[in-house]
Amino acid sequence: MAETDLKLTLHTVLRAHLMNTESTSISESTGPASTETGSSASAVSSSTPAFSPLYQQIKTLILQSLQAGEWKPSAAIPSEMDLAARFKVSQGTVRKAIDELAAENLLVRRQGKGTFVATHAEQHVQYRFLRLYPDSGDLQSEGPAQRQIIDCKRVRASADIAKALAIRQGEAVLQVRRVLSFASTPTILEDLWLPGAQFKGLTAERLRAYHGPMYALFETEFGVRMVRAEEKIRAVLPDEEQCALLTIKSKTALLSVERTAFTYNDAPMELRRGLYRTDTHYYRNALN
Amino acid sequence: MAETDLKLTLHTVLRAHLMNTESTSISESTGPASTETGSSASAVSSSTPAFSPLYQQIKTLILQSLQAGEWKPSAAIPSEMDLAARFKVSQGTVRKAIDELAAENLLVRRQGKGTFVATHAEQHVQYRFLRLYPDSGDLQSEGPAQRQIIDCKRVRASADIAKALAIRQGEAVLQVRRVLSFASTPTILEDLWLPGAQFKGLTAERLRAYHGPMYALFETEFGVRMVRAEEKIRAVLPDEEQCALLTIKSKTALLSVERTAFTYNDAPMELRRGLYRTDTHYYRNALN
DNA sequence: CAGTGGTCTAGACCACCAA
DNA sequence: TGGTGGTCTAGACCACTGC
Repeated sequence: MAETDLKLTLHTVLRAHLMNTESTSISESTGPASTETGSSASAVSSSTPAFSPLYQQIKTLILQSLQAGEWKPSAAIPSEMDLAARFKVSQGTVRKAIDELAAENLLVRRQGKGTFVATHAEQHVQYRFLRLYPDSGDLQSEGPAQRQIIDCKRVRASADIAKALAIRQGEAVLQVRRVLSFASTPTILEDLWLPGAQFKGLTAERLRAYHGPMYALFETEFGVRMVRAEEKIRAVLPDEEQCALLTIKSKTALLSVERTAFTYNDAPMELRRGLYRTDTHYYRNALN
Repeated sequence: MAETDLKLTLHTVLRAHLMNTESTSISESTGPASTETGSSASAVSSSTPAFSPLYQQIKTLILQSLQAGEWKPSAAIPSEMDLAARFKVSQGTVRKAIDELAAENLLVRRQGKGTFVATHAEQHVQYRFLRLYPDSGDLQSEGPAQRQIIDCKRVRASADIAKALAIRQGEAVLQVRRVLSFASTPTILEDLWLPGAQFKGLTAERLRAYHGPMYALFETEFGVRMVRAEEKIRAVLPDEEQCALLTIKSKTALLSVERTAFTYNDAPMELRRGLYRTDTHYYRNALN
């Protein structure tokens, strides 16, 4: 009898992901979900093109809750046991889903305390996406970076900016220019573009007033969380204006770093073009 | 009775990793390892400084077998069940150990076939450590890279080379210079240094004769497997000799990529200094 | 002390592959 | 058909945190 129950449960669960249904099939359903309808289980059992494991579906559901803002950055999400009960799966399955989200830096596990929504603020590694390190000494020996906002204006998206941000050409974007200095030496000159729709009301004053990483400001003030980024790196020679802003002579080669940052669902939300001095610093990359 | 057995087994196992003993404690031991000695289990149970989970110990054991060459590159390692029996742990514990090794690209899992030792050869991604991509089109549209060995000689390690390779200054190293061309355009100029002890008998002729990634040659001919690498990237202006080898004019800024590649145990085994053209290609990096 | 994540086990069943 | 890795479950116990 107990064995029959077990098999029935397994069958029900497996059917849920064999059919690859949307969230309704496993989320928030009340009761142990018995046979329901005499659907074509036999037809499904042979050759299912898109097979999605249960834990992947759980991962998607958690992702949706994150995106919907159900749990705010730096807040704790429900415990594994709670989520298991909510999704009607075992703790181990929730665990595997959270494992992957933690590996992608979307969640942070803290033993004995809980699982928390990752954030760009209060992260002991201040600049999560910055790969520039000083030639000598630690990162901290230079002290905190000095930020200087040069400009922040509303412009129309050019063709390449629009393409990178997945918007239409001519749509409003915010363009920011700033200089980052380490140990009082101007080291990074950055131009960045943000889609106007999501960043209404962003001004140079607000940028100057905020003390902390810009991505943290995006989270707290605009509810936009950058999840991952891609960079294209080149070596270039600066023009005169760029030289002046970085107080260098024109013969110095600079690193050109073009970064596209993405929120959930791989939606691009920022294009950033940086020029890095690499005579006193270097760009570090780990290959695995 | 059965319950008592279970607890005894758990206790024995847990003691093994609480005491953090070397491999003898869990590997290859015959029989279910009963109480043995009345060791200070109670003293251990409170405040253990270095606690290492069982699966981490299994991981270390597998790593040692890999390093010792028990399983050759591209060969299959024993199945999870076999390893579980060998190490006297459950399949799930072996599984977690292999999961981490696969995440580090040391092993490759293939469902239905087995788990295999990763290799730089026959990997569908040819250049595992190369992050340079053409501006337009795919990576394959340019066809295979043309390799031109300029030089291969035996020299004494300078101070910086010795430091990077963790050897003494003045020890013998092999110095190789080569040019990589894509679509018949010289794109990468590389100088690389290898510790002489591990690469006896490497000559320009052998390098020219081998068709495939250099790291694959290191594996098959010298038994040296590069496991990970670190790169320091800068923008530089080339000197005249470098310009000539890359057939560019001297005003072109180039990407300087200094790579240190490591074998097992984080032992550095190669220092490579590359100059990349970035007017037709770009260096891609993913930030997570 | 209770609650959280972390480890370990045992067993069942599935998807994939090769012979 | 048998063997491999992949998924899922249930339950036990451990380590860590904070009240």
